[in-house]
Amino acid sequence: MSTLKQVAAEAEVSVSTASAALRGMDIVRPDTIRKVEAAARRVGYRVNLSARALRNGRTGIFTAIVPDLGTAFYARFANSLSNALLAHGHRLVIQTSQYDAELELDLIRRANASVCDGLFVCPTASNGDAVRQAAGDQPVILFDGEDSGDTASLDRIETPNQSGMDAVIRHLAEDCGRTRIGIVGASDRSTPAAKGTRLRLSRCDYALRTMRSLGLNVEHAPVVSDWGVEAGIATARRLVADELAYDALCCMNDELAFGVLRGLAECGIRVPEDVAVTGFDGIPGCTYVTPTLTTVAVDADGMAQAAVSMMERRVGIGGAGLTGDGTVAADAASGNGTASRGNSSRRSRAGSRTEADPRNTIASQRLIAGFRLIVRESTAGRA
Amino acid sequence: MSTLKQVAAEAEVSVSTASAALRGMDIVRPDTIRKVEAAARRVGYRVNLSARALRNGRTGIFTAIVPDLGTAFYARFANSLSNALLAHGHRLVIQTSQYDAELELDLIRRANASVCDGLFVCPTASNGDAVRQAAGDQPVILFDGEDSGDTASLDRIETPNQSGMDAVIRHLAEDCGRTRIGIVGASDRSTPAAKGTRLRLSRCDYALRTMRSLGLNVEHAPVVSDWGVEAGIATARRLVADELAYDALCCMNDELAFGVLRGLAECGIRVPEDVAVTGFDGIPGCTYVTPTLTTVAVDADGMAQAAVSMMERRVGIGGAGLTGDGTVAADAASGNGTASRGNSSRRSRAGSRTEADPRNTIASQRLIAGFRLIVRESTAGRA
DNA sequence: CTGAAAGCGCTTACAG
DNA sequence: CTGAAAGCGCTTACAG
Repeated sequence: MSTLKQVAAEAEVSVSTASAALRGMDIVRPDTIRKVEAAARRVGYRVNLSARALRNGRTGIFTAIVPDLGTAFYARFANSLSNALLAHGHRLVIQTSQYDAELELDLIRRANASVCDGLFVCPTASNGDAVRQAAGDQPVILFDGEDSGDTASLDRIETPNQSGMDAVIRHLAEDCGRTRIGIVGASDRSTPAAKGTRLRLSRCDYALRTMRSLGLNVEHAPVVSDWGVEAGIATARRLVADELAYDALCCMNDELAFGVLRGLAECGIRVPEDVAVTGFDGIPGCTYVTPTLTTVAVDADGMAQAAVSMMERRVGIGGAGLTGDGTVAADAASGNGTASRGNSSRRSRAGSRTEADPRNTIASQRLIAGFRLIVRESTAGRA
Repeated sequence: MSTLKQVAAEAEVSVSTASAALRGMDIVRPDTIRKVEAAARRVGYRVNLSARALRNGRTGIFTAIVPDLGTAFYARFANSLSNALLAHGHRLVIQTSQYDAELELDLIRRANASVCDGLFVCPTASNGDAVRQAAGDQPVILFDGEDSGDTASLDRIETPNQSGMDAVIRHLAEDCGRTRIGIVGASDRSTPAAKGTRLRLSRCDYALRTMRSLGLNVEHAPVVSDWGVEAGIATARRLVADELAYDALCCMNDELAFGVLRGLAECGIRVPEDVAVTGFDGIPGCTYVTPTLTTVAVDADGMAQAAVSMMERRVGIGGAGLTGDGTVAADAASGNGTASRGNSSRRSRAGSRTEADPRNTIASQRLIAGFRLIVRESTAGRA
């Protein structure tokens, strides 16, 4: 790899000029910029990000921590986030916590010490405070994080649990005329660290709330061990053995619903004739299970883009310092001017975090993602 | 974040000693090590990887380029790779090429200039040469890459296409007594850059080879547009419209098979009574589609672990230089001693890649992953 | 066994 | 508008 020094020599300018020119700073004369760019191309120059990071305190690399990539929702979300960041000239390191709260906090702590400008965290069992503390001075965007006291400087994005559940329940009650709706996804408190515990409670609560507001009978929701396919299968079998007191089963996520569909099919129960089934998330499988699954399709791309905006606001980048590696980076440079100015004035030197850091003084934002209720065979029957 | 200098001051030793102590080098007296470690803990020290990378030329960060994380096989593989690297004290940046050959090469080139010690690439349409060239001096492990001329210093890992297809075809023919087997997954050459083109050709060829060896009639395989669910649905409909000349449909991957199952169900064709269906990969959906899918379950974890071994061999790390950030790193230190020695002697200074770099002189390796044929309802019927 | 010094490649005040 | 110099935090010969 060639260095900036070589580019400068090739272009017959100083290293400082070469540096400024490649980053397109407007104090450099246009023809000097062209000269330097040509030289960079000739010697095949690529900026060394380690050096830049050491100087800058910035790397353009962010870290996402998701419980698992084997779960379709998280895989798709990580995909969206990765692409959204890439479009802004940044990169994403994806790591998995395997639903282990300790591992999760450890990953966050390590990211903090590592080459990373900020964190995107889908917490499994840790609350906002614990995440905030582990993250140290790194900005964090939290997804579906449990609410807690001191959350200044913790931005949040949530899946539309309340409005989504409301839409599904209304669909089952009003469009499909179901009256005995079972909520599949509750868990007793004895398995607090199991997959999806947090979400589980929240989504179930919202579903029950809408049912009550519609005057529906709220029976005990079937308890499940986790939100996976196996748990869904087991639940369906158990319900059938109990003479299936429901005419609709509203599942807290798609995988659980897949399992329920499987389990019901094995018992010879017809969907949706005997019982309607719904999911939540909108993962690809919904279109090819039999019957196809009515679900709340969460706008993962929108979530990802919002997350990137929040992060850029907090990191305070217009992109200027992070691009300029010879390739065009129009996108990244189009950030807001204020943030960009704030950037350079904020700290004169890497590591000097003595002055108040706006990362922690900006008010925190909160956003709820959009969704679409997609009606398919599992509630509407075959076309 | 505190620096090594502060640790040294706290421990009342020099910076060099602190550095050596934290990496557990055996030239440091044991009690000095303890003293430094205690100091590091007190000031909450974490090594700055940018600085280390600048000095070392190593970051402990690797990059994986997969076509897509929305595809279950790649998501699972990325997951496995990420975990396998983590267990060795490294980290993985996952990026997606979206089946775009240009983007793919661009990502590889960028990774080369960035904070990255090596690349894991699942190529979409680029051949080994193009990947090798884009990667520059970075080590690359290629997955299911097309064979090409100059592949020195390109290690490869392949899914067990030949033995896997052989096992499926034999299962259909010998265990299930099927004689009219259709291979779903061929494509005409007119869509060369479409999803999975490369694999498609190879797997189909192997399937047909086994069929011929068994004396089966090899008819024209149904051409599909890609390897997705939609293509599978369309194929099934087309075949049924053509009076379904097959008693088995051997699909080149699971998603295609899911689509075929869907399409057949919509047409009222029974699986496996009228026609047996098989997939390839072993993604989670196989267990919950109806009927459950017989498939070749590729050992993704094994692939990932082998990939990490190959990479470590090529990068020449025993882990010593990359760990020692205060946390215990037993795993990482247990690499092979030879590589570890080669490491320090290889280059005295970062960036001085003048001497012959073993990265490019080590003979390339090739490995074929393991698999298990898992028989389910789609060929065996319900239990 | 320990310490002082050089230098990885870059960016940014600071002088011209 | 351009250049010389300092320094980000670390590791590694090299002297003691």
